[in-house]
Amino acid sequence: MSPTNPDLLFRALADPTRRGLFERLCREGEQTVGALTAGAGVSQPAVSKHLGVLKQAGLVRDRHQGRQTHYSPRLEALRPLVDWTGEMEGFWKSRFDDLEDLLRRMDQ
Amino acid sequence: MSPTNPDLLFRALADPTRRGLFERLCREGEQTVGALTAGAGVSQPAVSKHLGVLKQAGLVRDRHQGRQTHYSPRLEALRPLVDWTGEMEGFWKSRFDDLEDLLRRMDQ
DNA sequence: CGAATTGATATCTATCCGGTTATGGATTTC
DNA sequence: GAAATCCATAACCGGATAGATATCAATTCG
Repeated sequence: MSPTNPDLLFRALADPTRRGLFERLCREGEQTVGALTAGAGVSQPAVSKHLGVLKQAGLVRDRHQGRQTHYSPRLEALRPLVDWTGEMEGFWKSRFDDLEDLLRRMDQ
Repeated sequence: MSPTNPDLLFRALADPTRRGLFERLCREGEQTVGALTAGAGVSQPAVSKHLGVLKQAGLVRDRHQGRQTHYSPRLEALRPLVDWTGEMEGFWKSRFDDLEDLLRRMDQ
C-alpha cells in the first residue's frame, strides 16, 4: 500500500544530507551504516536517524547481517514524485487544451 | 538561469500548504493573492510568505496590476526534479548494466 | 569470558519554520 | 480627499528538526 501521497517523500528528500545519502546508495549500491557515515559529514547517530526517515518514506530498505546493517535504495518509492509532477503538467496542459477549445468555439 | 540544484525545489515543495497553492495554480491558472487565500486555510500573510518561497524557488511568477498581484505557475521549474529522479534511476540502472557486463565477462 | 566493534536509541540544544497579529504603502472607490 | 481594499513586511511565538554526545544491546574477535 505504497501511498500515492508525495508528502513523506518530499519531506524526506528536502534535507540535503538525507538526499546525499540516498544519492550515494543509488550511485554505489548497498552500503553499511559505517560506510555511509564516512563521508556523510555528520555523526553516526545522525546518519542512523536520517536512514530511519528515508526508510519510513520507503526510500530505502535495510538488511541485518551480524552486527552490521546494510541499506539499499528502493527506486519504486520515487514513483509518487514522478506521478505528481506529471499530474501538475497534466493540469496545466488540460487547461491549455480547454483554452484551445474555447478559442475554437469562439472562432465559429 | 534556472539552477539544476533541486535543493530549493524540494524544500519549497516539502510543505503541504505550499504544495497546495502550487497545485491550485496548476489546476486553475493565474490567481490573485486574495483568491488564493480563500480556501488556503491560513491567513493572507501566510499565503504571501508561501508565495514568496515558491517564487524564490522559481515555481511561480508574479504580475502586478493595480493593487493586486497575480500569481501563475512556472512548470519549467519542475524540470530539475524530473532530471534528478531520472538521474537516480540512471545510476541504479547503470550499476545494473555494469553487473551484467561483469557476469558476461565472467561467463567467458 | 573479556574486549572491541557496530549501529540504534536517549537526551539535550540551537536553529529553522510555519503560523499568527499588527501595520504600512499603494491603489481604487465613493 | 476620505474610506476601503489589497498585499507585503515586521515582530513575535511555539513546535519541529537536525545536530551533537552519551550510552546500550548485540555481535564478533582474541
